Amino acid sequence: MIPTQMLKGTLEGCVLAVLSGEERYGYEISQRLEGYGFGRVPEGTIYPLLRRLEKRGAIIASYRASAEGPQRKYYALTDLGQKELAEFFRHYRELAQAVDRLMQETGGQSHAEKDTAAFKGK
Amino acid sequence: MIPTQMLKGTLEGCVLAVLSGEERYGYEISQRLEGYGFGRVPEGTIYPLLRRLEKRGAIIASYRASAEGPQRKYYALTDLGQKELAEFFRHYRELAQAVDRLMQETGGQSHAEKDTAAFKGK
DNA sequence: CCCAACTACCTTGCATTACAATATAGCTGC
DNA sequence: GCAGCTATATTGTAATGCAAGGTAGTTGGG
Repeated sequence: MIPTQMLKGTLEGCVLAVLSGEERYGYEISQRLEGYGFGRVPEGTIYPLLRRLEKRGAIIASYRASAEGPQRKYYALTDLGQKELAEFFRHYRELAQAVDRLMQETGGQSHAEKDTAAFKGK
Repeated sequence: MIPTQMLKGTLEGCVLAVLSGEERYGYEISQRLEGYGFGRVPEGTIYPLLRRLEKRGAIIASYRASAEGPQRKYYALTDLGQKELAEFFRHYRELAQAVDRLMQETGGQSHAEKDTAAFKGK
């Protein structure tokens, strides 16, 4: 189970990624994230997050009826959302590279197998 | 520059990793992290973090004089710290894999080139 | 001699964000 | 009717990175 603190900041970008290309609703997003391997993402996490994104204009919502339950609120990426998603990818890669380098030197073995030696001891 | 929220949870494990194998002091750790590609890690971040780790027994400190400035407080991993470091590596890999899968499907292109298709559309 | 700049440590308070807990509501099948 | 699933929402709490500010030692320039 991934610790909650490690999801901070990452989860928001991942939600944008899930919305990339297709409109989806909150409950569905939560299920999907679980499918990708982030653990369970509870309602108390996903709905405030979506409201946040909507409020700042990264996504827009539209209600539609459902055959199996209450109304659904579908979200779609805006242009701003697209930009933020690209930003997220850049930042994530930056972080992942830093951790990879660190793991390489400390023997942690990341999942990447490049040899990016950084830092020569003092 | 990596957003501060994205470092949450990760930074702590990375400090443990930096201490793996060799004793180091706060200021040095901060510099080293910058060298690995995490941006600048300010004192207001690093010192409280080290105190936290020390308080719960993941690291132990010992003072030593320095030739170029005030006394230095060197930290070393304890057995608990070793275990926590291993835990961190596991969790980080779990998260990285989830993000990789997500990026694969949404066209974000992670730095890993495996084909781990997850989730078939509804 | 003083002051800037660097090393090196520390603390207080703030902002962000994941999540537990809880509530509401519609649908399905027993 | 009631359990269980779908689906949305809110309130409050905990964790943690960081800005801002403080202390102290050393070194070199003017």
